[in-house]
Formats: sequence, structure tokens, C-alpha cells
Amino acid sequence: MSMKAPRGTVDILPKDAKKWQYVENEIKRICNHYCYEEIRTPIFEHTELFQRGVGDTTDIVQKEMYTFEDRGGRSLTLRPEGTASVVRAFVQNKLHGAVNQPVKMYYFGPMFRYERPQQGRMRQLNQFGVEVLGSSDPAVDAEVIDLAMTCYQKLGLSSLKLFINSLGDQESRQDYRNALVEHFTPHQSELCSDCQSRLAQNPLRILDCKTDRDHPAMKTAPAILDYLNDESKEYFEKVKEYLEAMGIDYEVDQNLVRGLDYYNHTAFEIMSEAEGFGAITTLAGGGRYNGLVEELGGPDTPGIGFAMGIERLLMALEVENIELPVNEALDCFVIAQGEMAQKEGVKVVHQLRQQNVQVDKDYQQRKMKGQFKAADRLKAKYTIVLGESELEKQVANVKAMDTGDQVEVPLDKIVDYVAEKVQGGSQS
RNA sequence: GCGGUCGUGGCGAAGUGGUUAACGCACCGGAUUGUGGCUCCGGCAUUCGUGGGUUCGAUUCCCACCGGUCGCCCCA
Repeated sequence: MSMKAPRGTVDILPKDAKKWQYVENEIKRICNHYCYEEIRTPIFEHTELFQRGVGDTTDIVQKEMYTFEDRGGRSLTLRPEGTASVVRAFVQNKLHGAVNQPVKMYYFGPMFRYERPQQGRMRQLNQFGVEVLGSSDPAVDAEVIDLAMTCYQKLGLSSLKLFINSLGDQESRQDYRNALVEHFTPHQSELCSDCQSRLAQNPLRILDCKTDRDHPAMKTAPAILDYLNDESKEYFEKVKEYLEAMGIDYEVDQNLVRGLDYYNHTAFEIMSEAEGFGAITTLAGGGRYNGLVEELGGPDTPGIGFAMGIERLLMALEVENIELPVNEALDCFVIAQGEMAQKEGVKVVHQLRQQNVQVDKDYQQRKMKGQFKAADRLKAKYTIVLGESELEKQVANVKAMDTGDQVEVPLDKIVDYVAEKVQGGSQS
């Protein structure tokens, strides 16, 4: 084996690609119902976009970016997440001036993070995400959460749990930050090394540290919800009311902080509770980011969004034993034997395909028995046999593979006959 | 970046310091001169992850590296 795909990347082979297609199509259909439109942005951006957009203190920027210099000496980075790019595109193309506000967008595509791969974590991963820009209505927060949950439910997942929290507006967040620093500073030397630096850089993240989870100071730490000002508190209440109105269950988790700098107000995460999922259970995460558009040079515009990992979604489906309705059966397999018959076979295959019949033939010079075997393996519904004797009589033998019944059909009727058999009644 | 564990055919999986590396599944062919799913027979590893070392000799012992896998950090 000389060449292998780079570490942390995988090939999605035809068998699996079917599932990807199904999942993507379902999600796109749902987005359409929710009136979200697709946006496609470049896979690499100026490094600075992520430094400013995602935040310099985050793990993603500090140690997980695929950064390189191009031939012109520019520092570029393979996108580690989608939001910064979408907001950049929004600003650059002045979508804040679009007639329909808010602007509701979704995206699909690969993201890149330099990490040690393990189950559910790849260096190239695929995300589906949505961003809504231009509205600070808490009903939008609820809509976005509803959209994420609906995608999972429509695909059949049931062991899900939604966690929400509020980080408040800038003012609340600042007050809370100060309170945390005050609270933890006396215990600084007792905290893990990560948390010691977090204290200065991003004290909120001390709260979801797993190392210091049981430290007494953790239990007595001030709670974010106590530091929300009235406006932020009311906002959060509204979000919860709307979720309840839609019948969406949730749990408030005050330690849910999210890693990225740009979040404020609503933050949420969807986890799988299915058995045997491994150590990584986060399926999707998102939140509101009201300062980000301005940070990236646009007008003061509120925004909210989430991203879900497609690999983890597929993994969750697997763990819950959910079979996706991917069609594996083949409509028809043409079996030809002999020189003349080969030519006729190629022709029949072509004509059937023109009639939108899914059909294949043998290209391995197999004997008749081998061709039947191939047809069987492909789960063909019908086989058409073309051999010397058939050609002499200008007929073809059509066999229904489930019953074994065969009928002779004149060659000039064969295409219509099979097309009718296969498509009769149902459309594909 | 750190730690555990593993690396034999397309897949699963035995095995040994020494002349032909078990077995199962899959695949191909034959029994059945033109008809699948059952049965029987036959075929199917010239890098036993890569590179070094020990040895008369290494797939087997030692070292390094690479890769998979699981976990930590963190996240999708």
C-alpha cells in the first residue's frame, strides 16, 4: 500500500455515499420548508477572518487550524467552521440590504481541524449549518433550534437531548466575567493548568472544565443566570416560551458555555443519549452572536446559527439502528450471450435508460450462469435474456427474478414492455 | 499535543526463529454444452504495516517510524 488518504480523512465509498445523499436531501427539503436558502462560500479564507471571527483565545484558532501560505505570501486557512465565512459573505455582498430580512441561510460542506482523530472526530469533517442574520427576535432562536431538532427527528433519531443556556448580552456577560474572575482568583493555584490560563483569557470556559469539575469552588461559582440583566433575562424567557409552545423539550445547563468567543444570549447543544455512542456525544451546537457582523466590518446586525456534524449524525443513526430508505434494488439486468446478442443487448440497455429505467448489463464476459448470478447479487427485479435462439425468433426472454416466471416478448416491444412492468403505477 | 491498545489475502481470523503461511466469508471456474438463491469439487498471500537491528536464517525477537482504534484536552 503506497498511498493512503491523509490522517483523519476518509473516503466515502458508494455504499455510504447513498446514505449521505439521502441525509442531505432530507435536510435540504426541510430547510426549504423553513424558508432557508443555500449559501456556498470558499473552503479557504484569509487566516485573519478566523482569528477575528472565531476568536484568538479559542482552541480552534490556537491549535487546530490548517494554515498555509500561498505563492503570493498570503496566509490562508482551510475553514475550521462555517459561521465566520457566512458572515464575511453577508458583509462583503451587503446582504443586510437584501429585500427579505432576516436573511436565512444554510450550508453544507467540509471543515478542517488539525486534531488527533478518534471516533466521531476527523480532520476533515462535514457540517450542515444555518445562519440567520438581521433579527433579534427570540422566536428566531426558537426556530433555529426547532429546525435542528426537526432534522434529527425526521431522520428517525429519538435519543436526543437539547441543552440551552443564556450568556446574556455584552453587559451581562462582562459583569459575569468579572464575578468569575473574582471568584476563582483565590483558588488559582488549585486549578488545572488550562484553567489557570482560562482565568485570564476566557473565564467562562472554566465552567465546563472536566478536570476541575469536582473542585469545591466550582460548586459555589456564581451562576450566569443570576447575572443577566432584565433585558437578557426576558429574552431568555421568551426563547423558552417559544420552545414550549412548539412542544420541544429542553434542559437548562448553566455550564453550557460553548467554545467560541462570539456567542452571547442563547447557546445550545444537542447531544445523543444512545447507548454505545462513545465518548463524544455532541451532535450539534450553536448560539446567538450579535456582535460578530460588526466585528467583521458590517453594520450592527444580530445573528444566530448552529452547525451539526454529518459524520456524527450518521453515527447516531447507526447506533440507534435506523435503516435509511436507500433503494438498493436494480430494475433490470440484461443478459446477452453471443456476438450478435451483445450488440442487441447494448442497444436494449441504451433504450431502456432513455425510458428512465435503471438497467445494467455484464461487462466481465461472464457465462450465462455468471450473469444470472450477477443479476441476483444486484437484486435485479427483471432480467432480459438475449441469446442466439431468441435473436433467431426476434424475441427476448423476460424473467421476473422473485418468482422465476419467464415470458417471451417480441424484440420491438421489449423496451416498452419492461418499462411498463417496472414503472407501472409508481413513479421513481 | 499526551496515554492505552492493535497492524497476517477483498473481509474476518489462526499460526511458527528454519524447506508448500491454517480455516471461514466473499470472489472466479467446473459439476449443470444457455438461466440466480442450495450442494459438491477446484482456484485464489511472490511487501505477513514500513525501515533498521540481532541471527547462518525473521512474518515470528529488539528498536524506530507510520497507520488504525479507544481515551484525555476540546469540539461537530
